[in-house]
Amino acid sequence: MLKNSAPLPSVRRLPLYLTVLEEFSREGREWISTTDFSEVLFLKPIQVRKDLAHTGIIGKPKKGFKVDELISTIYNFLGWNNLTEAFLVGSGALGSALLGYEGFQRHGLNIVAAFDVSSDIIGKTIHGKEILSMDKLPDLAKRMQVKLGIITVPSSGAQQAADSLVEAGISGIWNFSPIKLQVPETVVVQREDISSGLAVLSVKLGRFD
Amino acid sequence: MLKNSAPLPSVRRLPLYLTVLEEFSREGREWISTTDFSEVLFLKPIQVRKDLAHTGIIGKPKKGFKVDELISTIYNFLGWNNLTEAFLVGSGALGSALLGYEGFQRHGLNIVAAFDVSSDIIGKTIHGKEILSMDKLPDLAKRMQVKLGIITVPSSGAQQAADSLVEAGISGIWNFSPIKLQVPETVVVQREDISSGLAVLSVKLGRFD
DNA sequence: TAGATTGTTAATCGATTAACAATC
DNA sequence: TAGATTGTTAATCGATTAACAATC
Repeated sequence: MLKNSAPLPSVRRLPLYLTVLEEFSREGREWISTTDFSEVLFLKPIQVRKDLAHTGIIGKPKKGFKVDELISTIYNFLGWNNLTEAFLVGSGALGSALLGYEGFQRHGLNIVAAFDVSSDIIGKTIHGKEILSMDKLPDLAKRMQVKLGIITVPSSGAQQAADSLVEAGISGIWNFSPIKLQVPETVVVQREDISSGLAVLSVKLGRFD
Repeated sequence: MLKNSAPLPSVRRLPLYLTVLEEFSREGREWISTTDFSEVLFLKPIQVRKDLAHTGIIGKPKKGFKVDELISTIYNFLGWNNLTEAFLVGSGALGSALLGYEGFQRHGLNIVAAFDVSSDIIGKTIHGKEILSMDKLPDLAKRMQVKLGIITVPSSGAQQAADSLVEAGISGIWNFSPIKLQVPETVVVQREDISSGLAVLSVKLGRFD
């Protein structure tokens, strides 16, 4: 069952606050106020205040929030303080890019193995990780207790990739293919759709005269 | 000035409808109804109807919409029927992935040149495109009348990349770095934030008991 | 014809914004 | 103290959903 928590638009803004907080932290500043955030991010202070309130942090009137405390509260809220191990399925251009992104470690994500169906790629090493055959997925998932799958295969193979992951007992899927996956309702799916973003950009560009 | 158009959440769903439409088209089906969409995408028919209405398409009671007509109406609405030329700044892992993504052509996007600051990469060819030095950007942008820039550099270099693009007369930026760019208000920026998606996924996963 | 589906107007829901007392 | 900023309650806004007459 789904508990209710912060509104998802608020959740989406939290990583943005983290980038500002880390900047403040590097500069050695102890306090940050919602007006500080709003100036950098062009948001209204009240929105920042509401968003932060969802994490449970308590501020101090006149001062704001303790930078380090707020950082750890947000990390905690997102569960990014302990690593989640993930499998990546589809080691083409996008998959390779994700394999090479070091930022995931800081965001609680550790890609422990990568898979592909193409014999051209299987056995090769990308960003220090060997690409394995899909046959190895079920056993390895159960053995390593991996709970998260990342799908970066072309649309035509996405459903099949999802089926394999579900079959292997995964409980969440990060789906980078532009299709809607059919999965049991116990499995959480987050679709990351670059074409949605491009659509918004296109409309915004077309809207100017 | 910004005209008002469809709500952005609706715009974000349009590419999803396109994937269903292209499937129907391949199968040679002439008509599609909002109930057809809703079954595949797990959306309510009324929402699909509202979304499609924003594109100006007119349906037929009892039948639905003509598949081919709807496809071209959506393409037209998004401006994806004619190509926009773009520059890509930052040719690391993510930049390379975008350079190699053939799907952009169908979405009206043509990456005509790629740039980087690192002398290790400049001169190399990635997915058939030579990586150029940033010095070449302003002249080339003006000469080619390029209006769109894609930023795939690490956060630390993102603002500088944006400044170069703005200086070169670009009118839109697709920003893949996790920071808020400071640009004149005549420039449209669309931020594509993978960590927002990861935050949502993390919260959804954490919300189950 | 009967009934599935459209387009449109109204109701609901949820997120954003405003207002303001409490506080350091 | 005075005033900036918090936390909370209420008002507004915009998107989603419902209702229903029109239509093929």
